[in-house]
Amino acid sequence: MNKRELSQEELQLWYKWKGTFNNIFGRVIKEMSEHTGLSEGDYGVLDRLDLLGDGKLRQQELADSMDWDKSRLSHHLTRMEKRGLVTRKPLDADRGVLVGITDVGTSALSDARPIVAMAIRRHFLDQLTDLDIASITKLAEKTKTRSP
Amino acid sequence: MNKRELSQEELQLWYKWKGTFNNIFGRVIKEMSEHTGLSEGDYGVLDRLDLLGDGKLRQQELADSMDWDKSRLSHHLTRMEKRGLVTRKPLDADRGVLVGITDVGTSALSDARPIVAMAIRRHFLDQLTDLDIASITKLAEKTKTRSP
DNA sequence: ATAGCACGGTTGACGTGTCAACCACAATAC
DNA sequence: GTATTGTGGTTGACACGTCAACCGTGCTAT
Repeated sequence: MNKRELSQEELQLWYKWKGTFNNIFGRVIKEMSEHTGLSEGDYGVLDRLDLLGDGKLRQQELADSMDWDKSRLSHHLTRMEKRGLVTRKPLDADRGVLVGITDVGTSALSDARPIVAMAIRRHFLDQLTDLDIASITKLAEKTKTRSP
Repeated sequence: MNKRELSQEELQLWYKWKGTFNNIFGRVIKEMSEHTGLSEGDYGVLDRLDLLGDGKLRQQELADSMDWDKSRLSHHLTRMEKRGLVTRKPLDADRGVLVGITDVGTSALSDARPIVAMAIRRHFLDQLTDLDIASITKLAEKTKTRSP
């Protein structure tokens, strides 16, 4: 069998996997954004500010914790700042920037937490067997990003 | 246990699952786009034109087969047309549009096929055990989009 | 007839992502 | 001194996705 070609079954598996992810992930995100007006990125930012930094983090740490590059985060924070979810304050120590969560951000996050939790439970966790869980865990281990 | 909250393990599972998908999927797409200049969307369009329509399909059929809405496809075709990958021809029968693959598109597709196949094999299929395959298959069945 | 609707598509606005170029400043190299 | 490099971040351009509004045209109901 030619290694350069995929069988019908192999290709179908790839499409099924993509489709499943997009379905589940899309449902969770849609549920959150419809109920809270937050996007996935917004939630990630607010969540880390709250949990990791007790409300404030320097931009680079935030980017690292989200596995985002600095440009992506910079653009995203610009939009979030405009909506009053976060603030940016220059740190004259070393040209860094301290990102802080606002009251608006805090309250949006509180609203979002239970909704996200329930969405993940309904659309994802409730669909999984113990076998699926084992599979996901091992696959994640096997395909982790190699730290440079 | 409060159903509105997720345990650490549950949350970790969600993140692992997202991370695994993004890693594998990102690797496959990056490999294709670096070698051929095609995006995932480009490949999908060309692939379906070739396989389903022998080089031409009306826009709505194309959109349906990709599970894209008409707006998304319209925008994407505009970009692909500009690059000479496809053509659009009005069907005066019913205001439909016939999308056709060009020589440039055909040759780009031929280049991409083996690369995509090998990338899917290396980054995805080769990582799976029989157990993973069973899990993926069943989960796909369970979470399929409801048709209407 | 005409009002309403469905179909097939386009368009504009805007959020999101990526890439490469840039900027200011500090530390180090020569 | 003057390069070079590194750090921390911004910016602009452009691809991609989604949403809502719109445009012709034909079909149907009244």
